[in-house]
Amino acid sequence: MEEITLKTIATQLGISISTVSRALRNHPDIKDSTKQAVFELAEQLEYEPNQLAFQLLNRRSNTIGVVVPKITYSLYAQAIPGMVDVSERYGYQLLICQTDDSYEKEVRQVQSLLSSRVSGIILSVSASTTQFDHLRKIQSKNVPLVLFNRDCEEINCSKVTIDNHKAAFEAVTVLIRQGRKRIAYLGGPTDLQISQKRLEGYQQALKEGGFSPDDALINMVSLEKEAMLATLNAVLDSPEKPDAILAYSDQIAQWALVMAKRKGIRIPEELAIIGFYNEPTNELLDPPLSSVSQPAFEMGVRAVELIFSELTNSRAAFERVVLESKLIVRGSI
Amino acid sequence: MEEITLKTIATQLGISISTVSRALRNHPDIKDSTKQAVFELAEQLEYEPNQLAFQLLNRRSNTIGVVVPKITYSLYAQAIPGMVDVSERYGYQLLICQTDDSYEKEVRQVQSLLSSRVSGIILSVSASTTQFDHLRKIQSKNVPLVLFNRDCEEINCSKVTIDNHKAAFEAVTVLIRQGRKRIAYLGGPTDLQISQKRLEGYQQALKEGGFSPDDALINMVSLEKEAMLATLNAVLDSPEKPDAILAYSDQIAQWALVMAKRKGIRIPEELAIIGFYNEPTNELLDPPLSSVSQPAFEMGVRAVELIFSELTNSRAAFERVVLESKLIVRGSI
DNA sequence: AAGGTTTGCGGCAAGGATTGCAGAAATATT
DNA sequence: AATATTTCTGCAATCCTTGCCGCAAACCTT
Repeated sequence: MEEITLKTIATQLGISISTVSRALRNHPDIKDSTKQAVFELAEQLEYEPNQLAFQLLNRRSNTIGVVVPKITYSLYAQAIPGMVDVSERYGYQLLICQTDDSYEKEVRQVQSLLSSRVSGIILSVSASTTQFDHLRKIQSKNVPLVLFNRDCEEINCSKVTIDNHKAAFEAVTVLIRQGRKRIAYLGGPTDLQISQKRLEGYQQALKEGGFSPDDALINMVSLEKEAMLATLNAVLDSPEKPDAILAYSDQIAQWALVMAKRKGIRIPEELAIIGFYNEPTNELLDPPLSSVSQPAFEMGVRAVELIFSELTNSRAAFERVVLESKLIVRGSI
Repeated sequence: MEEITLKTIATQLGISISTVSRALRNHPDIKDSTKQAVFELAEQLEYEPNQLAFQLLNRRSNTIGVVVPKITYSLYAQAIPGMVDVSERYGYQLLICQTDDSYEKEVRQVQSLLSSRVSGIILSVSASTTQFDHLRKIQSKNVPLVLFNRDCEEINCSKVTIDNHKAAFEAVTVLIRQGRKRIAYLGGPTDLQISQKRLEGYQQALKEGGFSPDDALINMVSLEKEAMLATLNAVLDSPEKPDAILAYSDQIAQWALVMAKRKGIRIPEELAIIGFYNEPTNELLDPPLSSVSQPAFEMGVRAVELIFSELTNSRAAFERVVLESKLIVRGSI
């Protein structure tokens, strides 16, 4: 049992490889009767063109590399299908890598994708990435790079994000209008620039609302469950506990809601909670969790489209796509 | 700006391509000073070996194709990270495709993966797949195939599943012991063999419990939200509504729980609910949803391992890995 | 000093598909 | 019949890397 190639067909039909190749691609130079014979034998032998050879010849792989912290995070779990949809329409495939929020893994993954000669790379930086040479390397090799969701200002490239500052600002503004007095921010990993952006939006809203800054209301929360629960416990048990929470993610917000309930805190009367990412499961909570919704699927779609626009027009200017986020108001506020 | 290859380095150093290749792979035949020079220039030029050429030479791509209905389904969202973990350890990458539960897409994806000369294929059949020639084609090309979760009995290959019959049997047995009298099964798409297996387990448990068959208690539910809600409505509004539900998936069970609550049905007093797949969000519900837990991450791990065992020992017998499922009892029963 | 061994490197082929160019065969033209 | 034109097909190069064979120079042995 060996590989079926053009050669196999050519030998069996007593014609040359090039004739077989042209016959299969329906080249006008080839006689109909020859084409017929080639088609039939190819069908019968279950010939599949060797993409590797083709890709080597074309110097590209018709593949887009996707690097995300964890594909289980709902934003990525939703965005990737969007990417799959579009790229499939263009005849491209996705090579998906996970960094587990580790900088070293991210570097390795990028290297491996470059080695595989992917046509483009879509990336969401890991929470521990503070150096960006690996991203510059992508660009120096003229491989289109699109950053999405987790932006990084040091790199100049096309991006797909929401306006995190504005989103947090608006969410907090709603809480202020409700008359909330002690509004807390539960931020994600410190190195994540988007968590910082949200923090700034939060702070600006408080400032414009006439609040004086209070660092006790700002907590950075680990994304690991145990550490997260510990922080939440501390916040919810503190003597001066907040009457509203804006969380970096629904992951955090959901647990905040559940734990608050277990502690007998009434929601939303005593505590309002808003998260980010609008996970579909938010509606299943009691009360349902309010959240800043990101168009995750569309972000995936747009990211791939940006790759293709760079691919087709290599001199295209970098594009910053800022999609609309939206506060979804549910029972938790 | 052109591709940096061995040739680039060779020309610049005035040595041959093969010498450069061997220097980079640290071959003992090459002088240290030469290696030094090659390493430095490679570093400086940011040389990345061309995987495509290597793969063509080796006639395989160090890539495993994964075909799932939707990566957003939590089982897959959890299993894929398991696959990523193991395959990465072996230096393999994943090519992930989605079928959206369409047979045609499944066939196309398989074809494309074969064309890309993937080293193996891990697949969960789509809900509308009733023909299996595309799977046989994989095997006839000696590409390791592993079916996981959604099995299909027509194909003889390595598999990773749980014992769906037993899992359903045990879940229903628990409901019977609780004294439930009208236990319903909300099944998935009819063509899904694992849904049928669960149905059989359900039926056997009822039979052994002395119940007479009642088709009114068996409903096949679409996986699309609208259609699903309609069916759930009908079931919950019916005059002889069930006092217990075993659902094909948590997706269905979660909505059953939420809708029952909205209708004022008390859970678990008036209605017990058990789902499948133990989605992490089950614990956030009120009451938390009981579910048959599948070791999704491990299923992914095992599936990849099976691929590798076939890859290393091509005469290895097909292995059926049946992992332990477990009923997670929570407030919903 | 002559022969043998080691060291270091280059050349060639292979892996599969595409393609421009050239050439052969068949047909048409004068 | 000789030339021109069309129609079809094959050769060889290319993409990049690796493995095998071989060759030259330098070293060591007797």
